[in-house]
Amino acid sequence: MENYDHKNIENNWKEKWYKDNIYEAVDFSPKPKKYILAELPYPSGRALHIGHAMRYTVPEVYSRYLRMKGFNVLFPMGWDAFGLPTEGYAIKANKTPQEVIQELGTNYKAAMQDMGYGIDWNREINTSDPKYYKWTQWLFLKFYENGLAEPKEMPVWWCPELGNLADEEVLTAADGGKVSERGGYKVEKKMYKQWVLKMPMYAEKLIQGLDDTDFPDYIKTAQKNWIDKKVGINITYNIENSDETVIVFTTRPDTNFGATFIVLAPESDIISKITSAEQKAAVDEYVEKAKNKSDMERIVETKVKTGVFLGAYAINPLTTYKMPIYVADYVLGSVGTGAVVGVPGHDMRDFEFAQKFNIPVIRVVVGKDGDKSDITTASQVNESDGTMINSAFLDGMDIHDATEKIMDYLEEKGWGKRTVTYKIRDWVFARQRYWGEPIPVVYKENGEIEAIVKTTDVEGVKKKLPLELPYTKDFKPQSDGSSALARMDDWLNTTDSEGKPAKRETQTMPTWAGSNWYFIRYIDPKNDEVFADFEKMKYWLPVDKYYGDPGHTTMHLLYSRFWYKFFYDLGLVPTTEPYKYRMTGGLLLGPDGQKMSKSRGNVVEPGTLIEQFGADTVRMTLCFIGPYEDTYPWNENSVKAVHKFINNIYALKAKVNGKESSLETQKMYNKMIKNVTGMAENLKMNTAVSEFMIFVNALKKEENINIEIWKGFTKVLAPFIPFTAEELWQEANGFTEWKKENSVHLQEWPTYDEKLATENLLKIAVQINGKVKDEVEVSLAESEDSVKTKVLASEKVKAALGENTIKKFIYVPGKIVNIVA
RNA sequence: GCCCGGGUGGUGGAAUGGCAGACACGAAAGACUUAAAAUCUUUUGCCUGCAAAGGCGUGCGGGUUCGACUCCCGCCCUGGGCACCA
Repeated sequence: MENYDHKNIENNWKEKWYKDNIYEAVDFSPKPKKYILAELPYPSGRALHIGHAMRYTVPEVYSRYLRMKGFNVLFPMGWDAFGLPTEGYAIKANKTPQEVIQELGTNYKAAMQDMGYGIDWNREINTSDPKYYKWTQWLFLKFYENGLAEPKEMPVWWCPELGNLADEEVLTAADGGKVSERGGYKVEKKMYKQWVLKMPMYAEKLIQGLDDTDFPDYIKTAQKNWIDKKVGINITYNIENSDETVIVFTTRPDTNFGATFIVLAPESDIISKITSAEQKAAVDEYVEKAKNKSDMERIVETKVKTGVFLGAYAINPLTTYKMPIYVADYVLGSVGTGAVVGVPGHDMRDFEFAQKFNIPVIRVVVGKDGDKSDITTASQVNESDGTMINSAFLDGMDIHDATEKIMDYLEEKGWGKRTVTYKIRDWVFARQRYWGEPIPVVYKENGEIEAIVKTTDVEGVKKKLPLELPYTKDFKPQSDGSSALARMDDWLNTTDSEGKPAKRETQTMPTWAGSNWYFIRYIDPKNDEVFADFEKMKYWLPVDKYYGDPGHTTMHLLYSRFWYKFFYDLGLVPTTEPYKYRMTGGLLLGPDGQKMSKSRGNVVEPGTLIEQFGADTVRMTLCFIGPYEDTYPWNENSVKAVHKFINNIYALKAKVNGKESSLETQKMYNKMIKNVTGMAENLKMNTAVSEFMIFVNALKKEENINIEIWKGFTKVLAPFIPFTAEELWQEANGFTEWKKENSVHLQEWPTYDEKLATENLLKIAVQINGKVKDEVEVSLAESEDSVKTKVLASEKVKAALGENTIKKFIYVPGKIVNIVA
């Protein structure tokens, strides 16, 4: 008998499928559409690795299932080619990013075709292609024209040898200092004028819009937490012997009668203005030290509170209390107003700080425990509920009522103003790097910024966009922090709209730029007139299911939603939200249980596995190994097991004939179709494969297999093992010549007979007081009385019951009997 | 520190209020073989027991329920994210 020859089978069908583009997504097809999106990869390694394959295979199987269910499916792919990962790879490979992308794009595409992915390659995109980034630049100019993009001083790591560096390229040395990852040079934080996008202006819309999606709750929560909306009040305090004031934001003004100090973030401008002469040296030293710490390090280190007294006092207008002012790095400049008012009785961090610096603690809230004594230990610090005391006109009120009342009072007196703050900040949208979309603006002689073209000027856009990235082999950044573009004089020097000399912007956009809107371009990837045709967008959008990295739950997802919502407000896109549903995939670890990485040497490449076992084996292994969302190690043994399993399927074809299958087999078949359908619908590909295994184990015991059952089986196998399924399907139908419409992948998903799929007679457990004592066979339609009679007739039940009387008889139809004795 | 996940046999996992461990892997024993590989058969949560049988068991401690891996409260451990990697 023939052996399963994966190489022949796969090469044969792969060629035919892609030549005839059987996975074409048809614009305006009368079939219902499904847009299934998996995040596009950013090429940064020699080849696709098995982790990528995991991310794509399961959604791809799902997209194939939907196609067979009669949907017009868009499952596109492309390359997120700009940005640091590719530039970094180019530096290491000693090539230009252009060469690298050419090479990797080809490799990745070949790898995906080897995997048999059902992709309409006519829609392939590459974010570094001028025809693509023309529109990224055009969209950027929309932000600029509407005042949502502007240059702003923002902190960045700077290295005198390497120029500006990303957080990721900076390490902490043994002495606690900061050094560059490459070369180990000293680096420091400095302010640099960079383009930002004003995302906080969309904070409210980004929160509200979540209601229009079916995102799982954990993703909605993550997005809300990232935006972090807080309702509170800005209180202005006068400073003793000074004209300066300090403004603090607080959500708990109710406790303000207990305020005993103020803490400023080290970044705060007023520090230098109000620090006393005696304290100046100590304060300067502290501020300097805090400068090179990241926000995160500052937060993590707050277990031990540090800080320095400024030698100045603010007056609490409610109590006339003289509150000493400190600088401490646990207060972050980027949060609220960069200053907090310390209420040590009712905030744990404030309490710790007060203990350390011997600041008095005043109790202003009595909690449920009724404790009214002085607060001397951390366990007495009440942060969340209770009744006011020691707070004049607030006394006796619940804290929540008191919060409203005191805010009214502070506003009336002119000491405060109700405010809503968001933690979400301006998004730094520039890199001092070569490999990105050039920002299409120029600096005029007088320093003014001018967009190179108005987005509404159709002819101008055709002429001026894309602003192409000039080619150079010398693409490393400059030591002054600017990108390689700053030394390319021919490109740098240009003219403004009046023909006067001007200089181009030398910063480029971050990788996010292209990936913020790529899902729109797949809809109309070759359009030179607009970024995508509106009618086509109306047909395809929103994306029905978006699968990707859990690390993108906040930033990428939020960023692209922000862009999209802005476009919606401009009337450029047809729906309020880009993605109807989002699901994240887990991480596939190396065989050693560690994250796959080149340095650990545990990277598994699908290429070698495909060579040895075939793509179908790799695909089905990735489906079978575990649930899509979870993280687990790669297991070489699973590949062998699945390969054996596919061999077993293939061998079954020898038993196929026209004879009727046994009733038992018919039942198993219908059950299998029913279960697999439900599982594919819910992306439970691992249990779907189990169903196949159960079915095959049963078929192995049969003498013959009815041809219609066999055809149905090859159809449900098709999304999982497309090559083998095609081979078996073509043979079962006796097709000798390839015809696109005969492909198994364009057939209808099989239906099942509910009667055969449901077992009529069931064995159900009989419990006494929750412990299983016996089993009885019942039919689904049977009445409770009849079941009860059967159960009570059982010898085992009688024995177990003994002398006890039955207090309660519970029968859950088709499930279980429980007797309470 | 804050936020979001996750903890079930030797391993990956199944079961979303109804017989915990489906389906696999691994392991052990056996068959075939000169032998090995491959293949096939059987066993396999833990403990006591020759067996029959019994007891225990889903990170830990409580609770709700006739019934809890599943729901609620409080812990412990662990993975990820925290804004210039994307």
